[in-house]
Amino acid sequence: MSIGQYRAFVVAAETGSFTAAAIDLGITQPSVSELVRRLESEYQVQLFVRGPRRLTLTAAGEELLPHAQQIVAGAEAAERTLSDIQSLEGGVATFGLLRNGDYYLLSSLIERFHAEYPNVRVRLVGLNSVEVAAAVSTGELEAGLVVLPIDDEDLVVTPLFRDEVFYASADPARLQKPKTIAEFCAAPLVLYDAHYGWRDPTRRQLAARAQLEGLRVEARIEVEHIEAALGLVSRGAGDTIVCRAIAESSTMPEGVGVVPFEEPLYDTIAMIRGRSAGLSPATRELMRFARDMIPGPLPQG
Amino acid sequence: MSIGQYRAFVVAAETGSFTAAAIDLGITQPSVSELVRRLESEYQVQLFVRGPRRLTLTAAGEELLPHAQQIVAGAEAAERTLSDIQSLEGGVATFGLLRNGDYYLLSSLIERFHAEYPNVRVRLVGLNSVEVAAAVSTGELEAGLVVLPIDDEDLVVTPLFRDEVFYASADPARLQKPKTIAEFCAAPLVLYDAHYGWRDPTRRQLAARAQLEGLRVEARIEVEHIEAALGLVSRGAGDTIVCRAIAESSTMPEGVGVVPFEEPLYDTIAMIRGRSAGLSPATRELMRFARDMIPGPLPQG
DNA sequence: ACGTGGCATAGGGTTCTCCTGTGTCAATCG
DNA sequence: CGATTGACACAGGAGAACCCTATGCCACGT
Repeated sequence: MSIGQYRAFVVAAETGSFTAAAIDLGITQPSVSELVRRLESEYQVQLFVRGPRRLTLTAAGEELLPHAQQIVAGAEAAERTLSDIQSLEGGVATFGLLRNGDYYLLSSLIERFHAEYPNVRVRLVGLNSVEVAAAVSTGELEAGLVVLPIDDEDLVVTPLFRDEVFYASADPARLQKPKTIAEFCAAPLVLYDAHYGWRDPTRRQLAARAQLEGLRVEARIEVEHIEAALGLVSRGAGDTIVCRAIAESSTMPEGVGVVPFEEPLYDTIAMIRGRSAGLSPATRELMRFARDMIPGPLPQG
Repeated sequence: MSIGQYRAFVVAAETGSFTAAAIDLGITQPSVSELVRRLESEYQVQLFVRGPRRLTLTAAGEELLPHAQQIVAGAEAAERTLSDIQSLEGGVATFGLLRNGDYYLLSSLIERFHAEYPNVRVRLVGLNSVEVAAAVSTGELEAGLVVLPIDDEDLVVTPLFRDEVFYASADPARLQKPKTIAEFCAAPLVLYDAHYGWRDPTRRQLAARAQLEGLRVEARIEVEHIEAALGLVSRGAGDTIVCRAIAESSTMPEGVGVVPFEEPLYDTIAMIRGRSAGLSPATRELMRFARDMIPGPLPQG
């Protein structure tokens, strides 16, 4: 019941000769002979009739052939998949991506990578930074891009650049001058990433600042998606925070303006990977691309 | 690259634990551990993350899983097929059948066999006796029913019963009294089984008789199917030969009558099987059914 | 602090795989 | 008609794979 046995059987059936099959498989004729014989004796079934001049499948062999072919095809596909992962000639590079990754340069990164290695598919798993970090930490993902800070000890963290975070409102009166943390805590807030709550890195920075002054940040409304939050803000339901990349994108509704914090607040985007696990070539290469695309060392955004 | 490795991988991925997989597979945990490790080292790819408390698939493992499942499914199907052939609990009994087998008791034979062994499918390959004999001789088929005589030395031949062969015509004037071979040779004949020609057993008997008297049998028209021949006969294109089973069946056109030969001619139906090859239980059982259904030893009808 | 669950490692026995070399048999060719 | 060729079986031996038992390690829960 080994794959070699089924492969020998299939090739022998297709070529009509043990000798030809042996050449095809790169082994010797006695080996093919024995593989098939073992398959036959294992189940007490004759699969071939050994004519003196040619080989014929029995009815039992005819029944077995399609299943054997399925096994062999599966084995070839599996083998190809495993080799491709090592070869940059196929397969998939899987990469975790912070949820707002779309707003940065990532689409062009993928474009360039795909131009360089057209046979490698790219799978970007877009989650919150918290979840990306957890997935990389457990090994489900090899690497990813996240917003700092993150807690995990077992990750290699490479900061890439930072993006300033602004206070956003539809009321111009509240955008007159840079926001203090006290003003922020008093504001009617519409926050997003409800599922992750205060584990979200940007929120954690704000919570830490508030704590230093004995304050607490509390959201009036929490929604899941930033687009929903901005919609509410534009209709005057409250204020929120956005990073520059989003503020300058087309997602930003008309009539919503931004103002910086008094003490400037930054999202730091970093690449993370597991500390111990080896990286596949495709992932390694994708990480190199990501590093190379960053304009400089931690520019201000 | 063995099936055991893929099976261990699949079960471990599904159960989330090497230990559980080992119990599932009926082997020990170190064995599972080694099988997976070998699979990983074979291709230098990590498939699982061994968490202290839990096993997690890597991205590479996720890619491999469907292919591995295909291999395992194919192996299970193959194994079941091979066991079924030995067990009378499934699988297929393949049987060669003379072309006119339908006109005998065969349909009821199949019915009874199927009632006894509902899980065994029956595949009747209906060919001319010549071809059935050749297929059984080479081993492509395990057994079959044919009309004698056949040449092959390597066959075990068990005569079952015989069926008289008549001369058939649409012209009552030619059916007055039993036909002599000389009259037969002179008649305008419409014969069937064109493809096999004079290798057909019934034809061979007639040719042998003619040869004894220095005559030759020649067909005016040859067609492939007996139904076509009878159609021509009913329209007066010539005469032909039919066995009793056909003469009494609904296939026989109105207006076509039969008369025996002066020296009675019989088709002897026999069961044949290969001399050396072992028979599968299903085929052996089907042969027993066939023997049991014969009323007596070589009855005349 | 101790027991438990789960994976890794070590060492050994049995079987499988693959090789080389040789025998047999039938079909083909000079 | 004898020699050659082609294809499969058989024998014996080296190496690897598979599976086992026994044991160690580590994190978790009581």
